[in-house]
Amino acid sequence: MLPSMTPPRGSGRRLSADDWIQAGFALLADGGPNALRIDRLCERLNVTKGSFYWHFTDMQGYRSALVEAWGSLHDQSRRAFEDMHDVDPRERLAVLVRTLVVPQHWALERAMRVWALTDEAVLASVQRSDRRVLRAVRQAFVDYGFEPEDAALRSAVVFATVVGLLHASDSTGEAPQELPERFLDFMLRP
Amino acid sequence: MLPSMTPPRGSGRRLSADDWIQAGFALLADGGPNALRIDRLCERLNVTKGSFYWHFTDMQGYRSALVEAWGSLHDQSRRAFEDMHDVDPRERLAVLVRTLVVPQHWALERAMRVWALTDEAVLASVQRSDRRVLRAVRQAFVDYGFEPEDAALRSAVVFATVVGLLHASDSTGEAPQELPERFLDFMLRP
DNA sequence: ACCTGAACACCGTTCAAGT
DNA sequence: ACCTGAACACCGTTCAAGT
Repeated sequence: MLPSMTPPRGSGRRLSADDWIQAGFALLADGGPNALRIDRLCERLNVTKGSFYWHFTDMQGYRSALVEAWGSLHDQSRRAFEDMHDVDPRERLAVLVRTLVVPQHWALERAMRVWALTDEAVLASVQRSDRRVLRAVRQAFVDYGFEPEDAALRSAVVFATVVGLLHASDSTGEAPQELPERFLDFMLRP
Repeated sequence: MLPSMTPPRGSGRRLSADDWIQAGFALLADGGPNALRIDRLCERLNVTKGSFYWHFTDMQGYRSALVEAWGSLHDQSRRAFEDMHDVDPRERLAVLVRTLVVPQHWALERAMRVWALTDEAVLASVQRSDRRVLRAVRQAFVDYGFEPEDAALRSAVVFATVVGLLHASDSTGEAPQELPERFLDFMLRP
């Protein structure tokens, strides 16, 4: 047998720093900030602790890397939305809401907000992301034809609703399929 | 030799729950909330961990007991001040300020305020104490002859100054002896 | 009633040694 | 370059056994 040409295989591959980051997101998502332990990361990645300390100097360094990676992720989706000014505003809003409401991300978002309660850097990152999303939502309302003040109000409601959903929903989260659309119809009423 | 009649001796005596509480205050004072560890308590009291678990069910229970004890301490001094309405208001203020400014208590007060940042129960206790002190200070100003609004302003300034001192001072704290008196003179100007 | 002593689980960190 | 394996320090918790 020849050595496989596909490098990124779950077992048997060497790890990159990003693999540790992704594992961290997973742990955060289903255990909250307190689940962020080196042991559990190693378990998930099938390596020993020594590996962790080759990629990161210590736990604090790893946490910083995680927070920065999360920030970059959100910057990415912000750019995606900013590249949509040509798209129909209603469709743009639908994409925004659908993105925010994906259950897959819920748990991580919630964990970051809990973490923000005790970590300044996390708080700053979350707030930065929130401001950007809010701005994009407001712009969509403006482009839809609402007056600036009206747009500000409606975007605030949409944003607060989504964040509220984040915390209210039990994690089992069978999200009603058509609810986003009905919600948007309501928010776009003249 | 006959067995000594004085029971409360530092070495060789059995411990009460209050001994653990006092040791906790000491640790808090010179190490902050993170210094509150069972090991260090045992070191201080010359016992092993098993002893701790005889007096308290677990760390959380101990913390609750500590917070409650701290609250009682402050309730005590509040009562002391409330029993002073017959005393000259200026003297009353002097006592208040002198009590709050005793370097011996500074470190503990600071630790409690840091702890309050991450513990609801601690926060509640600190705020409860603050309200009571503030009320006593205001009453003294009123009794001194100031109008209610003026008294409210002056008491707020006095209180804020003291709390500010708590955090600003380096812990070495060679507190200027006569400063409280001069401060009071200033605050009692018509 | 109060405490010792030993053990365990958990977690972060280090480091010589392997490939 | 990347990882193992073993060790260490720290900390909370349990419990049989002692006085």
